Amino acid sequence: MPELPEVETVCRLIRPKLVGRTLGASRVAWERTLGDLTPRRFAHRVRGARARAVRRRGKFVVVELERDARPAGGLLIHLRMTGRLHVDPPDFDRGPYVRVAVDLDDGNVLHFLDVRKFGRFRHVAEPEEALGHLGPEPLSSEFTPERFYADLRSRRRFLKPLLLDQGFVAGLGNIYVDESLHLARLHPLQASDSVSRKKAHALHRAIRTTLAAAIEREGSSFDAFYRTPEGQPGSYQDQFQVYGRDGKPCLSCGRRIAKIVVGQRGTHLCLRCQRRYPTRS
DNA sequence: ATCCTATCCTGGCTGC
DNA sequence: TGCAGCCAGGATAGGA
Repeated sequence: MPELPEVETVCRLIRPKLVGRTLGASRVAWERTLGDLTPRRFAHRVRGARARAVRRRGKFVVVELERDARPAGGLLIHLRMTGRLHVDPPDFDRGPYVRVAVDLDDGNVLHFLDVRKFGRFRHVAEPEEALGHLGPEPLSSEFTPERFYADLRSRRRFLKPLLLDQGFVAGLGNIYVDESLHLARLHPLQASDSVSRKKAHALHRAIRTTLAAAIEREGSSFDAFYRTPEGQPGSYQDQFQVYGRDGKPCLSCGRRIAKIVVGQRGTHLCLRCQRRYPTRS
């Protein structure tokens, strides 16, 4: 499922094909993909607007639009689990899962695909406002070890559900939370307000290291779903330490990786490397 | 404040 | 082989 590294990869690859383009007619095969707007209102807002920037915020692809050099809102695209973006040549057949298609002034077509229909392709008048609920970007300079430590201590929640909360940190999902917790040697059920400064700093470092390494490998692909806009799979799945490795030996200590459920999410961890602490026996 | 559950969806898997 | 049933999973809403 696309998380920060996958969405970052998508942004990087579609940016050169989208920036500077003027949008034309659109076709909508699944209306709920648009959120609140009807296809008619969506088409009206988008047609004739020019893409001035493509960026990522959390797990959103943000396409900033303008008309006559004045801001014209933006596209907020969320891939959820199975969404994909492609810029295709004219008349290219992307198959049965195309939910939204938007013509570009160079003849190409922006396609949004989504097998499970959870993804969203919305136009909003005020992107900043619509993204205001998101927490800090984990790879930005505002995400400091000390701020992270203070934020952890200010809540009383299990680490895993807290890290999945987009209002706490933006962009982490099930895979990279499991990987980061393992790298930091922390248990997903550790209470956030019980984490020491040292451990908080280790987790901060683990999150950044994991995300940066995954971006370098263009994200993770382990099923038929995530592909880059070029159609290529990512390769970070080859680096997984715990995700999807239940029953296999921990690459650090050899113990079998366990799979438990935390907050209704499949959760992978090494019960030897990731102890809850303070440990009582 | 935090937790839990249901909802949205479909392809793919399991088990009979 | 065919088919029913279950599962994954991000975000959000509503209830406890």
